[in-house]
Amino acid sequence: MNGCSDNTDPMARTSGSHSEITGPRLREAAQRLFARHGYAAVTMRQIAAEVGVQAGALYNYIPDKQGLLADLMRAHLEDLLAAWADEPRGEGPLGALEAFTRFHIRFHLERPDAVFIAYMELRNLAPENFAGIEALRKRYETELEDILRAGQAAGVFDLPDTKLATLAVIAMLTGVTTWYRDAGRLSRERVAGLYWDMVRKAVGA
Amino acid sequence: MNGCSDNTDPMARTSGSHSEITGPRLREAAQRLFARHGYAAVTMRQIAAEVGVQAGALYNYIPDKQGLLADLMRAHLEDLLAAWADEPRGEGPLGALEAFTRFHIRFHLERPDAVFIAYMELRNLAPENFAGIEALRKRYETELEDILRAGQAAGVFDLPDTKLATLAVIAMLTGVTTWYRDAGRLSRERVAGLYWDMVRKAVGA
DNA sequence: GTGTTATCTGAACAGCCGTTCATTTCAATC
DNA sequence: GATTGAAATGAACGGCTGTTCAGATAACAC
Repeated sequence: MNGCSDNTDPMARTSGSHSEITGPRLREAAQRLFARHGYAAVTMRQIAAEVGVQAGALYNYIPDKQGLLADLMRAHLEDLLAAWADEPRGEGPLGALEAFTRFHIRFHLERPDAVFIAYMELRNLAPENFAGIEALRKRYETELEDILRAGQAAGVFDLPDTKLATLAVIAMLTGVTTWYRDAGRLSRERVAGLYWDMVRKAVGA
Repeated sequence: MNGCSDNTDPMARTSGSHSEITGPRLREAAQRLFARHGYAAVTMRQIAAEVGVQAGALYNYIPDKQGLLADLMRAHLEDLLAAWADEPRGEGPLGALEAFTRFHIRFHLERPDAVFIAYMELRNLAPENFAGIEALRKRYETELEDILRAGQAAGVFDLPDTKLATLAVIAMLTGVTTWYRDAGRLSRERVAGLYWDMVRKAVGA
């Protein structure tokens, strides 16, 4: 993760003082600032100030600003896919859809900054980075589409257009990150329940 | 550099009474570029090049870059509210909801750039501009909320949480702009119909 | 102690940023 | 033809941009 070449000597990593802490802190600061102000509006010096180093030091951990953005987005989407792969499914398409709904809301509410970046900064990715990131996003989308298609085939759902339903449901669920606040009147569990109620009805189950 | 081959010619290539055309062209170019690359990533010189003038000339029409963004967003939201005010409603809450759904999709698909900006660049608004823009956005949101509340009161809808349903429906509908392409397999009418089908079911009607 | 090595500083680089303004251009009016 | 004035130019402004790099610093091994 630290961008160094092959780590041939496991003991060599203990030489510096802050190397193990600066890398993660850089990523955290960048994620927070990118989400808050947008990739293009954030300067390397702002990130460095947040980390507590000079701007030049950041380049011990990242190739460049663009690479930093791509890394953040890729890491987020890989986390997402891995977490969903580990998530227990319910029974049948209906159970799977409920699992997906509750998982999606929980996962996204836990990382609002990463979600924001992944959805808003696609246009700031260089073409060579965009392709890979977009493929990951598509893979996640397909997870839901497969559930809906299976439910449609099993006669559990009523969907005139499975593909459109996939996009509609994901947009609805992801929208939660734009308004949900921890201090609000609804708990995350309650929100997930309310969304599941709407999703279930929307797919005709 | 004006791009002309003859750089010894001191005379400007274009000039004269273009004032009535340059203003709108500036706004169109800015809208397209802001939507494509993001407000912070677009330079005044890029906009000027698109319009066909030098950067300095833009300031005959706008106070500054920030004012340009605020103007674009305010104009779009006022258009949105005015268009919805003129839109014929169907009968009762169900008819109103269908009218809103179809209107929202049609209106948003007709101006993808303006929509993109209005909902992605809120964070780039200076505080004094943000308040007014956010109020307009809220007013539109309330239009849907009122419909849902009326339908809930009339027993036509089944909504455990009207406020959340409002946000969920708007997110779902607005999401159409992220994937719809005119060259795709579905017409706008068909898409609106499919979304209406899901919305109707989601609200329990 | 010496030497090694990862880490960070601080200055520099070339270039772009939004914005201003004196000047130039030219259609419209007298 | 002369005058006017809106509209555009082109250069300039101070400041900020991402990135590089020689040199300082400090923790480790010996």
